[in-house]
Amino acid sequence: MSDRESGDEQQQPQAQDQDISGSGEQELATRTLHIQSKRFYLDVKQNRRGRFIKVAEVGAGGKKSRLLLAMSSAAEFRDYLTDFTEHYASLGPTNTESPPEDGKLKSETIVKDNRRYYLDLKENQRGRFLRVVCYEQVSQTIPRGGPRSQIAIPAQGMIEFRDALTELLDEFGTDDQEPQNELPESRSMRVENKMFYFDVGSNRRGVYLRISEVRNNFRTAVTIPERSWARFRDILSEFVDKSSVKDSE
DNA sequence: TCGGCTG
Repeated sequence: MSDRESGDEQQQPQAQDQDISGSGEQELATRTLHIQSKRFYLDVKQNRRGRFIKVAEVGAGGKKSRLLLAMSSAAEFRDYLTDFTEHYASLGPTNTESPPEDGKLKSETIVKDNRRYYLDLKENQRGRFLRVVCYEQVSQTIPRGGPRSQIAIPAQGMIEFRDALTELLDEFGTDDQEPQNELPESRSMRVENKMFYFDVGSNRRGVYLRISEVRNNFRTAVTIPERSWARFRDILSEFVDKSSVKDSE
């Protein structure tokens, strides 16, 4: 989705005020790490749902994976990285004789809203690494099985990773910065034998207005992105101006 | 050098 290949070297000076993607998402800062054969991009981003850090991992073969962390979760993660680093330093050479069952050397969990993060310091033939898995709980009724995303940080790079995270957290804070402006209350009105409902909602793509028409148990709806509301109003008032019908409800 | 078996 985002092509990074060309944008690496040129620093955008005022990325704060830009909304390049048009999705209401701003990129506040970015860090690039080279750890063994991998690259990690740590981006501080902000959208209507708050501020967060996107971690993108690019493997040697171009394989990509990503992980989203709210600022508060990123801070927890950073603190755990210190623990994992200390534990890793206390470990002897890679244990080939009596490998730990499951290969897990140390585990921690972070829970935030509908996301669960499992941090495992693991070990395999390739060496030691920190695996970070995020499960997103999509539905209240389905306990597991939501989307899963994961990254794997070579153990040697945990300190570098923690330091980059610390820089970003120092600069942008550990608050999730939920947008303070509340969504408008729902409204409804009856016109002749129809009911119209106006519901404002938001999802990852932004804020929208859903207008539902209900009549005889049939419901139809349109969903209008917030950024087009003014244009809808303008068109509607054009029609109102040209109409001779007066309807003050 | 490259890669990570899953709640």
